[in-house]
Amino acid sequence: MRIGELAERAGVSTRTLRYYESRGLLPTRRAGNGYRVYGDDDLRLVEQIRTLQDFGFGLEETRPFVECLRAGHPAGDSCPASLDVYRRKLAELDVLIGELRSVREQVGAQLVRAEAELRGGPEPRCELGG
Amino acid sequence: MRIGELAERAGVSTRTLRYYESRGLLPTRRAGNGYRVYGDDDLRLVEQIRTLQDFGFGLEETRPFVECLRAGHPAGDSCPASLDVYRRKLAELDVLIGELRSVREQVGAQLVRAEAELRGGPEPRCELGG
DNA sequence: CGTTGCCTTGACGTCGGGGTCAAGGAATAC
DNA sequence: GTATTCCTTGACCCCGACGTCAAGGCAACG
Repeated sequence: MRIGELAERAGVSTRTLRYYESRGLLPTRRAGNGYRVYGDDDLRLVEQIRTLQDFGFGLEETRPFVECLRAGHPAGDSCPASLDVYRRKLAELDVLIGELRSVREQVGAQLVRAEAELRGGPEPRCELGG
Repeated sequence: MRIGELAERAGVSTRTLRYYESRGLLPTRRAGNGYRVYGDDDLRLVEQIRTLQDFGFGLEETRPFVECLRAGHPAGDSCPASLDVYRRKLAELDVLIGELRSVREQVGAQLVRAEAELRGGPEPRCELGG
């Protein structure tokens, strides 16, 4: 199959495939006329990359998975290096989620406070004995 | 005060201050020699911007806060437009945190599965009747 | 007078993941 | 022959928030 068909089957643009190739993620054979030629294993490579990208992995982080597949393993995460990436990503996600929750709380508190000040005037006052 | 002092007091670079000015966030008077001259109110502006930036707000999102301060209000969030930004940000954060938690779960599940396959072989087997 | 240090504007670089031409070659249909 | 479609490489464009020069002006010190 040529680049256009692979692109359509994988749901990406041809530009994206050439970009992956330029990053050393997608190996490419050439036909006699210079056209890129791909097989079904290349489709699996691209699908693996897209799956990880959808999870928010950077392209470089997909490299161990790609190399694992290219080494003949049944899945991209059949190799220890891929599992390490999973673990690092989990740790990153935990940190990030924690930070975002903290920010959410702080922004929420600011909103409540600012709303109260807009409605009730700047000075905090006690309802008791009003 | 000149740009160097404001930068140091606000904990940002002079480049950053000029950038804020170029975005119309930081108004600037000039001394006779062309130097930028700032007052303490400008320091408060920059601090407001930095606080929001630390929360992950984009520069454009800080504009209502900045304009609120410049209009003479006691705080950047003393104006309804600022509260709207708070509310939009909260909604964005909720969506983002939800997505990240979903990704975290999926990646975690992949890790568990892949670890099991690495240790126990590819075929899922039953311990009973071993 | 020179040096140092802060200031000015302008312009290009960075990072990631590609999008979007442009100019031309190749295969196929008619 | 020519129209169409796919393919090739190369090159510039995008976002955001600045970093990093480059070339030169201004102030103060000695």
